[in-house]
Amino acid sequence: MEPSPPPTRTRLIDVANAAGVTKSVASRALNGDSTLNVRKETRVRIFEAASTLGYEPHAGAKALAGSRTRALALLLPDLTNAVYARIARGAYQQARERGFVVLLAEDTEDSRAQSDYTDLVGAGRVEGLLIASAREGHPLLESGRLDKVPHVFVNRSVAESNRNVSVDLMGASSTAFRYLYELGHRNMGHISGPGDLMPAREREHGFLEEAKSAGVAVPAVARAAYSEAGGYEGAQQLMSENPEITAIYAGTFSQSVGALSALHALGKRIPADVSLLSYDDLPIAAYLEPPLTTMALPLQELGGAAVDALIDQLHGAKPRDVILAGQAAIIERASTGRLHTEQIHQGMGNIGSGTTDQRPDPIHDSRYATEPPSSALARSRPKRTIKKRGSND
Amino acid sequence: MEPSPPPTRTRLIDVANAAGVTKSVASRALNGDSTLNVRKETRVRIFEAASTLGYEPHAGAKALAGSRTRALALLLPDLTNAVYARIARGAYQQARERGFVVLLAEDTEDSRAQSDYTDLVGAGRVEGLLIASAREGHPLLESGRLDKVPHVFVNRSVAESNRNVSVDLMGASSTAFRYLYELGHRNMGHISGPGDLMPAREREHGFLEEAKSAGVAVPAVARAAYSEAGGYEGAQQLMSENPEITAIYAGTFSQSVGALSALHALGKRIPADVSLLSYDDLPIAAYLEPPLTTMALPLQELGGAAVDALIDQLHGAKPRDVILAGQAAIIERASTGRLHTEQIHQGMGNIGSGTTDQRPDPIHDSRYATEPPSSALARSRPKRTIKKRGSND
DNA sequence: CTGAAAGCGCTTACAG
DNA sequence: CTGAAAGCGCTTACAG
Repeated sequence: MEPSPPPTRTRLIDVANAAGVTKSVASRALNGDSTLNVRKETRVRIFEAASTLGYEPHAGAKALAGSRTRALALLLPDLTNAVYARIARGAYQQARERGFVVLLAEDTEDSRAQSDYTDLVGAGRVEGLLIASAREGHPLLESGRLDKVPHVFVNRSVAESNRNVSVDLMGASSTAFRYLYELGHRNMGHISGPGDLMPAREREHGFLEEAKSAGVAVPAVARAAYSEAGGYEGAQQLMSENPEITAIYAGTFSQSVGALSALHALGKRIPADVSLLSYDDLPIAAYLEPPLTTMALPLQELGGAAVDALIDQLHGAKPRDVILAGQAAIIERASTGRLHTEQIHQGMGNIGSGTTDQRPDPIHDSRYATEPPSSALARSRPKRTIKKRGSND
Repeated sequence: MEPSPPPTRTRLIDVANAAGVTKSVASRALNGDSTLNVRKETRVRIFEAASTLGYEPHAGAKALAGSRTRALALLLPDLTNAVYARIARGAYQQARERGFVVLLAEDTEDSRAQSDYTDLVGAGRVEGLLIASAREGHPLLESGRLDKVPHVFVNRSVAESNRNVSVDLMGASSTAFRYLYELGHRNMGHISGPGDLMPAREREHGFLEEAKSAGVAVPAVARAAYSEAGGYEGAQQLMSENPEITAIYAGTFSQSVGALSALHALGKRIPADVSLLSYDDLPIAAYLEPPLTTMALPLQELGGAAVDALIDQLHGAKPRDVILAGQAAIIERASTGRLHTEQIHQGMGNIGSGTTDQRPDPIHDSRYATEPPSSALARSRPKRTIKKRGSND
C-alpha cells in the first residue's frame, strides 16, 4: 500500500559535497545568483557535480523555500475544440521554452472552476493562470480571487483587465469583410456565436463596422451555437430571412460546416449562389465540398504570446493587453467566388425551389457554376502553406 | 521584480489553534487518519476551522513532508488530434474526481520527452504518468527511467508492460469487418497507419483476422499517414491496385475524410460503388457528403479508465492491462450501403472513367444510387446518440 | 567572498 | 489518547 518514494534522490547537499562547497553556494550558483562571487572554476565544478549526480531539484521544496514553482495553469473551456487545442499547444511549447511546466484545467462547469482554482493556486502549485475559459459572469471573475494571482486572458477580452491576449478579432473580421466585398458581394450574412461569448461579439462587431464604413447594407446576423448544428440553423435562418444574401461569414469552423450543409439542403450552389467564408482554418477544410475558404489565425502563436505576457507579469511587469495584429490570412479555396450579375436578381426566387438546371457532370465539383475551382488544385495548393505536424493516432 | 507571495496564507497551525488542538491532530484529522482517536466533536471543530479560515494545504509542503502530490502527468502525442483530446478530457475529469491535478505534456519530439520527464517526475511534481505518446523505440521506454515511477499506457500496447489501457481495437476492427460483411461486401480494403504505430497495427490485424475466419479475400491494406492527405493517397492506392474493392475501412477520421475525397475524385459513387466506414466518430461526420458511417469509441471513458488504473498502482496494486471491451458501436450514416449485384461486375471498368449516367437531380444527395439515404435523416437521427457538450469558442 | 542557520508548511514516528 | 519534535529539500538573509 505504501508507494515507494524515489529510492534515493540526489539532493542539493550531495552536489555541494561533491563540489566541495556548501549548500548555499551550490544553490546560488545553480540558480544563477548574480550576487554570488565564486571563481569560474568552482562554478563549473558545481554544475558538473549536479550533472553527473543527475541532480533534479525538488519542486516542492523549492516552492516551500520561497522560490518559484515554475508552473502555470491553463484554464480551457473545451479541450476538443480545435481552436483551443492549438492555443494550448502554443502555450505548452512556449512554457517549456521558458522552463515552465503547465497544469491543465478544462473548465467546463462553473463548479469546477472553483475547485480548480483552489487546487492550483490555493495549493501553491502554480504561479499564474492562463485563462481561456472566462465568460461574462464567470465565477473566477466575480469572486475577486484573481486579484491575488498573476493571470492573463487568452482569446478573451475582459474589459479593463489589461490582461487580454488576443488575435485582432475585429481586424480579422474586417479582413473577412473586405475579402468578400472585393469579390463583389454587397449583401452579406454573418453567423455569430451565443451572445454571452466574448470572441463572438468582437468578430461580429468588426464585421458590421466594416460594412458600415463601406456603405453597404448592414449584414444580417444569426447567433447560433458553436457547433455544426448551430451553423446549420444559422445559415437557414439567414437565408430565409434574407434571401438576397450572396455571401456568408461564419464565426467558427464547425458552424461553417453546418452552414455548408444547410446551403446544400436549400439547393444553393456554392459559391455560384452563395459564397461561404469560414473563420479559422483546419486541414479538413480542403476536403469539404466545396473546399472551404477560410481565415487562418495564429492560434499557436497566441498561446505562446499569452505565456510570455504571463511570465512578464511574474517578473513584475505591469499587466497590459497584447493583440497579435495583422496576422489573419485568407486561405482561398472554392467556397467563395466573385459575385455574378445574375445573382443579384436571383433573390427570393431560388429559395426552396431547388435548382433544376441540368449540369454536364453530376459528379463532385460539377456544381460550381462560377469559376469552377479545381478542387484538386485547391487541395494541393492553398494560397498560403500551413505548416503540418505529424499526427499520431 | 519580486512577485509577491500570497500575502498571508492560512496554515495548518492556524486551523489547529482555532480548533484548540495541535498541528499533529489537525493534520491527521484533516487527512482522515484512521488511527487517530478524537471525539467526533473535536474532529468537527477542526474541519469547521479549516473551512472558515479557508485553509488550503500547501502542495509543495505536503509533497516535501512525504505525502502524495496528488498530481498526474499526461503525455500526449498530439493535442490537436481529436482522439487524444477526448482521451485527455476523460483523464482530466476522472483525475479531478479522484482529487488529482493533471500536468500536461505534449510529447511531440523525443528530445522533449526527456526534459518533460525530468521536470515532472524528476522534480517530484507528479506521482504517476499517463502515457499516450509511446511509440516503439520511444526514449522513455528505452531509458528504463519508467521503472521508477507508476505509469500506464493509454491507447497503446507496450508488450509485457502489463500497463496497457486500451479500447479493444481488434474487437472494434472485427465489428467493422462484420458490419461490412453483412452488407454483402466481400472485397474490402483497409487504410492503416504508419507501420510503427501500435494502434494501427492492432486495428489492421483485427480486420484481417476476421476476414480470414470469414473465408473471404484478405483485405488489401494501404499504410498511410494519419491525415487527410494520407487517407487520400491510401484510397487512391487501394482502388488502383484493387479495383474490385467495394468497401473501405479507414483507420482514422482524418484518413476517412481524405478517402472520401479521393473516391469522389476517382468518380466513385459512395456508397453505390464503394462503401466507406470510418474508425472514430466526430460530429462533423454527419455533415460530410455523404454523411460518414463511423465507429464510435469510448475515448473519454478510456482516459478515465487510465486514470483509475494509474491510481490503483499508486495504491500499491500490481499493474495490469485493462481493455475497455465491447463498447465500439457503428453509427450508420450514408457512406455505407448494401452490396449490389452490379457492383460485383463493375470492377476495373469504372476506374478513372468517371460515370456518365444522368441522374435526376444533381444536387447534394443525388449521387446515392443505392438506398438513397436521406442525409437529413442520417444527420438528425444517428443510430446512437452521442452526448453533446457545449462548445465554447 | 563564503558558511552556518533559520525557516518555508507540512507529516509522522515517538514520547508521554 | 495527544503533543513535542524532527525532518522533508530547498533558499536567503545574515554573520563572519
